[in-house]
Amino acid sequence: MLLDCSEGEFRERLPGRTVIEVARLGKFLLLRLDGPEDLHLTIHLGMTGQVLVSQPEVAHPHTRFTFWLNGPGDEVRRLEFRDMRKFGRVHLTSNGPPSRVRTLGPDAWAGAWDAEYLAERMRGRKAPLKAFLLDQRNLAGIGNIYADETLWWAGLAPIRVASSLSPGEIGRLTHEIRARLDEGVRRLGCTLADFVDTQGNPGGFQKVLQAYGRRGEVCARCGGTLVRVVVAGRGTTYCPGCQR
DNA sequence: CCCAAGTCCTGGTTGC
DNA sequence: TGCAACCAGGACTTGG
Repeated sequence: MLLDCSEGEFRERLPGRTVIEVARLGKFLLLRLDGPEDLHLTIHLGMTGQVLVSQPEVAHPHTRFTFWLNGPGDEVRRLEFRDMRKFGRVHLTSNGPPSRVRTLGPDAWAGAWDAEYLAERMRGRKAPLKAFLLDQRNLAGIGNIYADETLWWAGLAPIRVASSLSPGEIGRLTHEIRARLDEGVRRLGCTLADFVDTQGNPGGFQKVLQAYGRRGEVCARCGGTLVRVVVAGRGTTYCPGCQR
């Protein structure tokens, strides 16, 4: 289901609204609208979603939603949501963002969290470290690619039990979570197949991947061979030689 | 047939 | 035994 309320409700409530705030928490894009109901338009790109502006008006087969925006003058801009695989979501809610946003932990990249916070969240957790990183209730914004990359750089095995990390290891993890996301942002995203920014440009993070998608290749740190396993139901690539 | 960047839901297990 | 917390795995979807 693309929308969390009827199309009629969108058509009825959106026209004439002004976007008064644009924010992001984890993988969610939050647009706050004016008016008394505290309306929020919330977008999640899923796996293959794209948000594009100023595109030509030709229909694209994967366009799921089109917003028409009035600029300051007579200019009209088009905000288009495309999603090949339909895992993306568009929510329109009153009284704040949808509940799924309220359960998110602090933003992994921009949030005010530290190693102490991670240690507290890890206490007693028997889930593998990889699952801990992907759980958006702990930190919001880490997906499969950044989880594998973070663990490679931190030298930690994805199958480690979350509660087994030493303070030193948690410190390394804390640093690498921020460092990898930072590099991803600096390189404007990771384009394996679909990702583009709002102007249609691909990112460059895929050029510096050390672990993700490199099964069978040589580990740049220890010369071992990267292996693929399934952890928490997700394909996971790591180096058994130097990720402990 | 296998694999893929996302989250949600269900049902089983564990431990207090 | 009761219950909650926790965790694994499936469902969803289309394409390479």
